[in-house]
Amino acid sequence: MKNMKLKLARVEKDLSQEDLAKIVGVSRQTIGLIESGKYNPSLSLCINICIALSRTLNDLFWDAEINN
Amino acid sequence: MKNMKLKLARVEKDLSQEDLAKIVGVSRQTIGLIESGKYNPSLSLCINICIALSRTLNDLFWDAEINN
DNA sequence: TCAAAATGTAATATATATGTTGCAAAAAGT
DNA sequence: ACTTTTTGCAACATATATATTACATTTTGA
Repeated sequence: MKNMKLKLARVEKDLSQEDLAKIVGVSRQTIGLIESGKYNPSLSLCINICIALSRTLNDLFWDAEINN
Repeated sequence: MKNMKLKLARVEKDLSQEDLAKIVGVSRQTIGLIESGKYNPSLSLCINICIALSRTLNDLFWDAEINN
């Protein structure tokens, strides 16, 4: 399933996928695939994305409705 | 760095590494390596561990002091 | 409209998470 | 002390996250 929270947080910061990719040190494709829900990213990448977007893991990668 | 929060949450539930591994569907070694900080687990595995231990991603895998 | 930027997608290559097996060491229970 | 359970660790195999390159499509701005 797509990660809309990530996409929204990125757009709120006015960053393109490529901008965010450079900040966190991965390729643009990796960001795109995470947003479209086709990748299962590593924890450290999730954390780096959260820091770049000033969010927490729960904000971007935890779905309370699904998980509880 | 070791993940003490994970280890404590597991012990609080009275689960061995092997117990938790079976619940989340990975090997015992994988759980041990995550607890000892030698692995960078996938997001989906982190989520499965959280569900098994009744915690959230922030509870077990987010360090506010380091990340903020 | 047109051009530029942003995003989607695909093929191939590489790094690393994870599995499997086995054995040693440590911890816990009796 | 002894046994059992738990944990650590190592070597090798496999699956998959991620990189790279390239091109197509969509979106945005002038």
